[in-house]
Amino acid sequence: MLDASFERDCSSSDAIPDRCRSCPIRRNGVCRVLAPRDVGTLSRIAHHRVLKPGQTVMRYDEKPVYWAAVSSGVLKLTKLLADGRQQIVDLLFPSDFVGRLFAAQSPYFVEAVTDVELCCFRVADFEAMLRDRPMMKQQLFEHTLSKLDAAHDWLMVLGRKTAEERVASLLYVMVTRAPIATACTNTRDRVPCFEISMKREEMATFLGLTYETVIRQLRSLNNRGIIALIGRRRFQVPDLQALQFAAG
Amino acid sequence: MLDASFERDCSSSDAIPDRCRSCPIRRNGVCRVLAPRDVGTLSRIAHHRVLKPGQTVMRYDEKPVYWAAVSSGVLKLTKLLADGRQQIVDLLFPSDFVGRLFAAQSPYFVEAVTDVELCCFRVADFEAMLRDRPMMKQQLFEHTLSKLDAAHDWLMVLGRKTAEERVASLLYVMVTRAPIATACTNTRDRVPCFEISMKREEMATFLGLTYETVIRQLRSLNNRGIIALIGRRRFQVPDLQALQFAAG
DNA sequence: CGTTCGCTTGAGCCTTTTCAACCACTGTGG
DNA sequence: CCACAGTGGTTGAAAAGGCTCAAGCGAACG
Repeated sequence: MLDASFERDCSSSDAIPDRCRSCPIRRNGVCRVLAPRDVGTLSRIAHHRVLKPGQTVMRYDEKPVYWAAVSSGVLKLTKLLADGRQQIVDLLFPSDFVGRLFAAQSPYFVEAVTDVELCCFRVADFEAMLRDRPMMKQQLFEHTLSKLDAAHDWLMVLGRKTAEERVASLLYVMVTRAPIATACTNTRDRVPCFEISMKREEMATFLGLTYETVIRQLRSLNNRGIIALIGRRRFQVPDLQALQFAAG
Repeated sequence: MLDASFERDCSSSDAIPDRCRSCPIRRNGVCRVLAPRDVGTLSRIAHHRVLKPGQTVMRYDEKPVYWAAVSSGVLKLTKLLADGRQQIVDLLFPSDFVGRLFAAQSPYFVEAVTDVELCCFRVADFEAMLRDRPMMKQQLFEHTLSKLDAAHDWLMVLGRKTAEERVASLLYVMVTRAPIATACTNTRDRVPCFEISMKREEMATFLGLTYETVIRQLRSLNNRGIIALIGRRRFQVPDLQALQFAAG
């Protein structure tokens, strides 16, 4: 879990460590507002961690010991009802955070959807660090407010949109907001091609639908020409406006 | 909008102003973490404002000029789709906040559901005040994190629960979390009686249902003995456990 | 080479929505 | 004082959207 070579990178306290300089979220993470020497300090208490799809990062009701920034990949936050029904309440993309700060226990399960890289800190260390760096705290605060806005948007999706609109909404998020939806090099007619990082069942769990319905609506969007499915895990979007319109 | 007598109360900078001392959210609002002299400072830039049910506080896309703490009453945050469908994404109760800090525009409509009292500040003044008071910012940050948790909980309600469970969930929130659901003095068999502060249509807009469905599910809960409806805007809960169970 | 997992499709059912009518209460103006 | 309109609430019948269940397919993997 703790990466020794990472520690070595950070011997000088004033330079930005190599590992951080080449980090995928160097320009977007909370750490972007830090002075170089603070980046060094932060990196010295960081642990690098890699996850496989399906791997659990945090269990429900578990006391969060680690807090982490997502460097690459996608994670899901899942809630469970007593009878087994479940709902994905959020997806975490690079520069999002894992772990509920200032709380006694995690209000959801956190699991990797794809291969994931995390930049982890002990909660105690991180909270201590936050205390003296108002810029960083401000950054985190604003990020949390954006997350709240996104949750509110998703309430509209689950409360009012039809099955087809929900599926279109998710695809739209993948195409626009999410860096996982990596544009493939391989294009057909020069239209970019996007990766569906989750399985049908996970899409359904996020959309408040069954996976059969997700499949049918994907087909419908495909037949209507809004998207072009390529195999099972890829799609093209000939007209982004049309997709946005289909999303309601 | 600006209340002159409020200003007068705060002449001494070290004592807590009378108005603040008798404020309904003195013990719960963000201001509770402030030193007495800071409460004075804050109250000097505060405006007291009263709203009638249905009155709009903030429009969609409007630049938030005021930020406010809810002293009493209930407000709703509503989102709108192009074709007119709407969804209430949050309810604000006393000690909650109106207004999206650090954003160029409001991501929703804010309207009063009941009679409301607000403690308002110009956003610029308030953000300036926050800058020098880390305790207060921390307080706000934690409050925002709780709001995010609550939004995630509600995603589960809208994504996975049946109509009856949704209605039960709302009633449960009213009974437990919300101070608006004021226990009436007038009891029958010593069982406390709660006020439904919203109309059927607003309940539906919050629950992702139609108002006819809300009516039918209220009746069903009543017939099953989970709640006892009294008139149109009141209900009793003989067994809170049973209500919680009915909420899924 | 068989098994498993993820995905797909179809048929029938059920919950919730839609549409339409109606009731109860309140406030207004003649 | 009554007629009337407006608002919020209620009920029933029919329609529809999404769910459940069941079967089958194909790729990956031991």
